[in-house]
Amino acid sequence: MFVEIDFNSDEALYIQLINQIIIGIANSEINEGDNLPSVRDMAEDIGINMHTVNKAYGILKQEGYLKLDRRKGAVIAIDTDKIKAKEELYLALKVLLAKAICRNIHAEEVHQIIDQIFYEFERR
Amino acid sequence: MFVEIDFNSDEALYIQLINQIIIGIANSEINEGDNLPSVRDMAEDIGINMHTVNKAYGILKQEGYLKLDRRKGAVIAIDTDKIKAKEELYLALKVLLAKAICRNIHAEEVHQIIDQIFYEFERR
DNA sequence: TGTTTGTTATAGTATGAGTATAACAAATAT
DNA sequence: ATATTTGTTATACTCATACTATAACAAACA
Repeated sequence: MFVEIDFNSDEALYIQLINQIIIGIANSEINEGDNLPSVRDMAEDIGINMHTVNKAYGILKQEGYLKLDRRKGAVIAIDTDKIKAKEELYLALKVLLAKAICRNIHAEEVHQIIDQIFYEFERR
Repeated sequence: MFVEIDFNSDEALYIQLINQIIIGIANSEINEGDNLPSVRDMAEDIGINMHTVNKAYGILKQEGYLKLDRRKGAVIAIDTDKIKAKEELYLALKVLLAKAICRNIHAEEVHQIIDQIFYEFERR
């Protein structure tokens, strides 16, 4: 499994897990229809509690990244509500770019970083 | 004062305050050398506790947006460490763009949102 | 039948957020 | 000089959340 938890991070364990799974999907390390390890296996693998994994899976389900099946386990199933996703992206970017502007980072520099990240995600 | 706190938000009060001040700087509503209200006045204005404001000011100081003076109060003083700022921006964008990629949002669409936000910040 | 699955319930500890009072030293205005 | 305002620190309390731990349940499967 590609997930690694940083226990020294100030970010909550379930948030780390959520983010790494989302990054894994964007990386195509896991794809639509693939299933993740069961909550118990994942918990065992990465060394955290079953309920913490269950919480992460539950949120990923609610936000439209997973479908949970009693027997098949957690299956990647992306809900493509592009409009809602773009609204969320806009709000998150607003704070992020405000910080960038304070540090005198220009739009061209941000575009460059964006392209770099897209390149990294697609090169896999 | 341009700060408004949403008590129904799940975001911490001091985080909301920090973000709004940073957005205010990016908006040029407050500029280098201007001083913010004292921790007591700000707390009174927006209806939260003095210590919560003090915490926000302390973090803004630590992250290089403010200098705190015993008498002048909180003065905007931007630390322009562009390299560190760009590294932080990269890490934050990585998770954000991973979510966007999952929702089939393309690089061009992100560029468009970036330009829109820059436009909104500079139009003030 | 026995095992694995998600799911729920309960309970405990630990940490952080937020508030409340209070006090201090330094700077300022009167 | 005196009183006020400033950031700063200390203490203490409530509350919510994160995380862990055991346990049990029904559904699905081999």
